Amino acid sequence: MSRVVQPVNAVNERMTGNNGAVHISAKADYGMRALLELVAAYRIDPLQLIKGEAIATAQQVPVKFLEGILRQLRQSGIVASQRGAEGGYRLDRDPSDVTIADVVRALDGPLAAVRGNRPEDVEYPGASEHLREVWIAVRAAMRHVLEGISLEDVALNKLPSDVTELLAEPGAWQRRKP
Amino acid sequence: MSRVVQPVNAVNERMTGNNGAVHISAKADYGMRALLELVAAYRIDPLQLIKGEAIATAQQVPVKFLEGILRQLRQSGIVASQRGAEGGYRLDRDPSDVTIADVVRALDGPLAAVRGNRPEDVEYPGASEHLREVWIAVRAAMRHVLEGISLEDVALNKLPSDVTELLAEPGAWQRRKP
DNA sequence: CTATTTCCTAGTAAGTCAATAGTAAAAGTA
DNA sequence: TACTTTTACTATTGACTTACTAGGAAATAG
Repeated sequence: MSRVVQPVNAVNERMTGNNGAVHISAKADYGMRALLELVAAYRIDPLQLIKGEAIATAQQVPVKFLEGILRQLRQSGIVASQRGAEGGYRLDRDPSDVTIADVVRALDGPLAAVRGNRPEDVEYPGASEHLREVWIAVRAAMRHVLEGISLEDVALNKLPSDVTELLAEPGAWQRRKP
Repeated sequence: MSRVVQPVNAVNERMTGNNGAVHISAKADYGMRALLELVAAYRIDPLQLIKGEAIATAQQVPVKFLEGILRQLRQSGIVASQRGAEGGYRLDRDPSDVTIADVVRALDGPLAAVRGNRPEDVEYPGASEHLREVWIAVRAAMRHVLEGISLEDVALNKLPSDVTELLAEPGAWQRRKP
C-alpha cells in the first residue's frame, strides 16, 4: 500500500488567484526547509549524509520534487551529495555562510524583476520618469533582508537585529485588509 | 500580412525563465505609470479628466489592457471615471494619500505570499520551526518600503529618506551575479 | 551481482499572465 | 431623437510557469 504524501497546507484556503508582488515559491520554501534539516545534521557532524527520503518525510514534502530541488542546490555549490547505498546529502558550506538570498537565487533566479526584466533595465517616459528608482529600492530592501539572514540564523532563531526590529513593528503579524 | 504588436521592452533580453521572489507584474507597472500621468494632470486641475487612449499613448501601453487596469483602480477607490464624450479618468484621492502598496494590492492582491498562502498561515515542523519569521520579516520589509512611498513622492522625485538610503547603498544599481 | 540511492530527462495537468475582441451602457452634441 | 464618443464588462486566447510525477541511467556499498 502506498501513502500519498500531502503537501503541508495544501488543503487550507489559498489566496485568491492573484499572487502579490512577493511570492515565495514551493521550490524556495521546500528548499529552505530541506537545508534547515541539513543544518541540524551538520551541527552534529558536518560530513554526515542525510537521505532525500528522510528529509522529505521530516518536512512532509513530495520526495521526487525535493530531489530536483536538492540537485539544483548541489549545482549551486550549497549542498554536496553522494550516490549509492549509504549515500545522501549534506551541506557543502558552513551554515553561517549561506544566506537566504543564496538559496532563493539558486532555486528561483534573480531576486527581483519588473515585467520579466531587471529593474535597472526598464525605462520610463515622461511622467513616470522616476519609477525605476522605486523598483530599485524594492530590490535593495529585499536584498538587505535576504542577504542579511544566514541558515544558521534561522536554525538558531537568532535573526539580525534590524530584522527583529521589522518583526516587532505593530501589525507585522497581521494581514492588512480583512 | 499582419504585423504583430510588440509590447514595450519585449525585445530586450528577458530574464531566464525563472521569475525571482519579487515580481512587479505588467499590471502593477502599467498601473503605476497611468497613475503618474493622472498625478501630473491632477496638479494642474484635480478634476481634469484624461482619456484612456491619451494615457496609453503617453506611456506606450496597450490601450485595452490599460482599460482593465484603470477599472480595477476605480473599483479600489483610487481613480474616478466618467463615460461618454468628454469622459475620462482622474485621481479620486490626493496623490500624497495613495501609496505604492495601495496600487500593488489593488492590482495584484496581497503583497506577499508563501506557496500561495499568507505568510502567517504556513506552519513548519521540526528543524524549520522558525522559517515563518523570515517570511513575515520579508513582508514587513516590503510593506515598509511600499507603504512609505506615495504617488506624490514619485512624481516629485522626493522619496523618503530611508528609501534614498537604500538607493545609496553600494551596488544597489548593479545586479549581483554576472 | 544486488540493493540502494542520487542523477537526469521528459512529460503533464492546472493555472496564470498579458493581452485582444466584441458588445453594452452612459454621456455629451446636433 | 439620432449619433458619436468614451468607459464598463465579459469572454477568449496563446504562451508560459508551476508543481509536480514517471521511468530509467549511473554510481556506490556490501
